[in-house]
Amino acid sequence: MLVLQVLHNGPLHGYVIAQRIHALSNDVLAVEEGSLYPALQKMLMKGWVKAEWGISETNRKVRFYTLTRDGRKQLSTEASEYDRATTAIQSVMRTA
Amino acid sequence: MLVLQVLHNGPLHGYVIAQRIHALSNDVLAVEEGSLYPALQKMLMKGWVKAEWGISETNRKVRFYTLTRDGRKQLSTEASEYDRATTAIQSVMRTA
DNA sequence: TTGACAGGCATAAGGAAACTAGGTATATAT
DNA sequence: ATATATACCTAGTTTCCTTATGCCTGTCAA
Repeated sequence: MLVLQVLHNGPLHGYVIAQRIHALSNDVLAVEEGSLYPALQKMLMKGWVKAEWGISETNRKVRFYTLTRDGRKQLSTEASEYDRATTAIQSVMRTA
Repeated sequence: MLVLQVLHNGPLHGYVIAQRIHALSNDVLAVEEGSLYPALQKMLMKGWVKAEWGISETNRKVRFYTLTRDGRKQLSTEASEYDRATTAIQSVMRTA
């Protein structure tokens, strides 16, 4: 969900995706490379993102990932499920 | 965290723990028995709960679990970590 | 000019934890 | 008598993350 979310504003390559999530979470969340790249492969296969090789700001060969229409849909689904789950957990934590 | 939380008000047996979480979450969360009982075993070994055999309201032999001091500490730790994580995720979802 | 370092992609091996699916047993109500 | 709900437990599988590793390249300082 977080990866899809940070791609919402436009294409990014893997390295920057991880940096972005780390920064936006105030350094609380860290997406390891061993999690990120397999996850991106999976999203590619599912058709949630598409990938293109290009050159980064730092002049290196990088793979840019772009959200597809299906990816946007998936993001919205996952965000709803996440809200539903955290709301439910909140209920238990407050009430019990 | 949820199991520890529902034990906060007093001892319960496994079956009721699952029912309680289900009900308090408005039927959103379901703790399967295949998750619950192994989890309770682990918490026993860690010393977060203690267990005693007894008779339920429904007149059956059941195992009542009670939060220990360590369990209360663990609950508070896990609740803090959970808050920290969800706050961080919230930041990414709002900002990105 | 060469070596260190950061940036960048990727996979393999291991572990943690959930789910599915099964097994056992008993009180109660029909 | 039997169906149903209650109640505990474990084995096997899957899923996902983490750790560890490998490889490559651009930049900058010694």
